[in-house]
Amino acid sequence: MRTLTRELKEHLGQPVTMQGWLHKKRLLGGLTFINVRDRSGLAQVVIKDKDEVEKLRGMQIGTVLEVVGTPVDEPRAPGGVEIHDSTVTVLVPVTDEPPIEIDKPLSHKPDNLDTLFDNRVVGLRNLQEQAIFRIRSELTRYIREFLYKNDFVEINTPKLVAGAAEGGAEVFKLDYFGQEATLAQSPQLYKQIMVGVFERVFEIAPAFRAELSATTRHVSEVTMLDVEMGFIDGHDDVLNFLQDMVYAVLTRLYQEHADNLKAVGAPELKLAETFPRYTMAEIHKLYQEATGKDMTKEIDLTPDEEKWVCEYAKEHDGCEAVFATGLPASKMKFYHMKGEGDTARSADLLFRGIEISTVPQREHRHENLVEQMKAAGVDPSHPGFSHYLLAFKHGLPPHGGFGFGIDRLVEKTVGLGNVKEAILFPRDINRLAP
RNA sequence: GGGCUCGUAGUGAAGUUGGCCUAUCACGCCUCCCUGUCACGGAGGAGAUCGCCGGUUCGAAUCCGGUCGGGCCCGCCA
Repeated sequence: MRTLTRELKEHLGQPVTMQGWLHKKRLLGGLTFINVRDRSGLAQVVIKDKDEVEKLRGMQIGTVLEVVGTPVDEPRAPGGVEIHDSTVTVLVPVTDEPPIEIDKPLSHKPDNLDTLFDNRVVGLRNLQEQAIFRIRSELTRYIREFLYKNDFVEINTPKLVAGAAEGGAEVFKLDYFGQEATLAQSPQLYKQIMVGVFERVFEIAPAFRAELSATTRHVSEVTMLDVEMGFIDGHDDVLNFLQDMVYAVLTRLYQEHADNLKAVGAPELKLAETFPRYTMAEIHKLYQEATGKDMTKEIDLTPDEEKWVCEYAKEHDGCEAVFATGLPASKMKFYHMKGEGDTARSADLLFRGIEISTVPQREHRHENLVEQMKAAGVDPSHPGFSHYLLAFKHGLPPHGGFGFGIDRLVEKTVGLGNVKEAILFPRDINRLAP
């Protein structure tokens, strides 16, 4: 029977069997301390017997061990418990030293990210790296739980799709049994189709972007949360829903994972229950007043404005999340619904300086949609779109939703400087392995 | 795609107005000492053709040209 490190306190005075990895050795002569790592954390093992210590000679961090010993109360030990009278068995000997440090925080300096990712397979065992991905796992769990509670159905849509897609980003092309296919850059069309089935659907899945972008916020394989909901009562319905989701998920994380957030040096959370909303025109104006730089001719927000408005909202509204509304109609996709005047019913959610979500209302009226497609130069009779239109012909209610970058959410929640650090094995223009 | 910038032991850094460099430090590794460590401590040791190729020079980690590989910003995009 295996006992986990977190269960040791329940077994004081009784011999237990532990299995895990050698995480740290400290030899003090007649007394040796080792840390054993398992899925629940670290345990300190004290070894006095010379023959037992000798078994660990030449064994590097990463060696897989079984330790039989007795947990005892020990205020001097980390966690207040340690293992005495230990017998060690090496299950998998490791004699090569790790290529990157496992027992100390790793450098996340931009210059060193290449080394970090080259040695990712081993480096992820580092406790600080683990904490990032523990947080990531919990964030996606909280999101799922929030969506299930609100009556959503989780779906899976194809990632191999026919040549024509929904436009926007560059796509990866590949050979599909002699036909040209692409990797899906978004489940956009499918999730709208599914509104006709379940009203409320979501998907957490990779999306592929072939942009030749080399920045701290772009990768070619991104994990997207896609949400779509039917029978909405206006665009604000969707904005409010996203706002409530983000608020619920982040406040829960800061409550339940203060320890992991501290381990990675995450910033304090400053969030209001109602996120401030500014139109892009207002942001251009405020930015110009504050910095003197005129961005009013820009259609979208510049990266610097995104950073600036988040700082502004944090000070002015006590909230690190802010909506930028009033996307100019010229940036509109054919499936977006027109808004007031020269705008689309679409907003961006910015958090800690970066866009993490785009929140449009969709055009649900078949005739209008066909017209907008034609205006955008998209052929409604193309097989990539005819199926999509069929769903509208057979009745889709007013609906809206959002695409939400999980990687960016994790990056900013943890306080990292590059979205790749929030991804186990990131893909970018010059990295395809590990 | 454009601009800027970086490349020194397994890891992180110093040295870069040419010569005190036979390349320095820390972590890690090896040997020895150490019974309360928890970034343990102490003594000693191994480990780098300074990304690669060529040039200038009496002399190049350092200057020049090329090349390869990174990074950051912009554009594009989410």
